[in-house]
Amino acid sequence: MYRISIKDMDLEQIARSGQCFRIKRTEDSNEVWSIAADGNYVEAVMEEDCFLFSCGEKEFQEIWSGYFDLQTDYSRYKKNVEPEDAYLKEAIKLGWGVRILNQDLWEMIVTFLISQNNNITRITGSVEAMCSRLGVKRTGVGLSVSADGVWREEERNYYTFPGPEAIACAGLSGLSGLGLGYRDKYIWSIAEKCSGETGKIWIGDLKEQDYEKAHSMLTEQYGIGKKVADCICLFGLHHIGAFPVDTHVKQILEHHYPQGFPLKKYQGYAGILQQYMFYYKVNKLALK
DNA sequence: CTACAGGCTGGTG
DNA sequence: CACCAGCCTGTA
Repeated sequence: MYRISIKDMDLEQIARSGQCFRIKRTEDSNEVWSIAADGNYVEAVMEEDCFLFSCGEKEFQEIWSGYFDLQTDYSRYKKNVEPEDAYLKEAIKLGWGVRILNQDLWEMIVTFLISQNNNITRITGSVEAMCSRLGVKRTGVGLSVSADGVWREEERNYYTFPGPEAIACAGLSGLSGLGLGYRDKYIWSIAEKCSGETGKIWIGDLKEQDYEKAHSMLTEQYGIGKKVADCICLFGLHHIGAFPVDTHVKQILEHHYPQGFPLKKYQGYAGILQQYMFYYKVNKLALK
């Protein structure tokens, strides 16, 4: 186990921010969060701004520190918000603990293909179903509390996110029943594209490109349009200048920024502000 | 019953 | 070019 103090981070807010569909509360304790990412698994509990992780310090530094984007100081972005921008200030006040995770690129491509014309509940269900059907079952370490109130490590089973080959081999028939709907053919198509040595090269190449080039490489793919490409750039490639405009953000821009959102002022990191706005719009009614 | 959910494709004017 | 019907499917 490893205990660490982290500023500007709240797991519930991140889980509700729509960027990640594999962070959820565990079944046995609503204090414990389970986090599956890129073949790894960890559990965590929050105690104020202190976090207890089920992994050791070494694994935390090697895997999870980067995953949670801990090298980035989010207070710097918050401070740069225009003082007269009431909407963004409110959004940050509610979603102060939202960060942009560094998630696996392949996982983000598939996840955001699923996300189109869809809702968070169904996306989560599809991702879970896909992992348990096509992923690899592994045993990780979780957290449980003993009778004397002390946290202990405990074995936990989880499923990895299926790689391109697993999905390509499954075929369209192997994807049915996952609630993907018409998106199944998009996912199968990109799985074929990313399989094997040439697929690995394409993915590797994508990671090397800047935002503009990566975006165009993505929109060339069947089923990936402008919005999904922006989400993949932001969440899978950490191009934080990407600014995905979905139906929610579109409404925010219409209602609160009739003169246009000041993208120029926030050039290079507008995606982070988009995340605060999205979180606020989707969660303000439920949480207030 | 309809409307809608973090859109995209393919066809039409 | 811009526009938009249709699409899988569960939930309100």
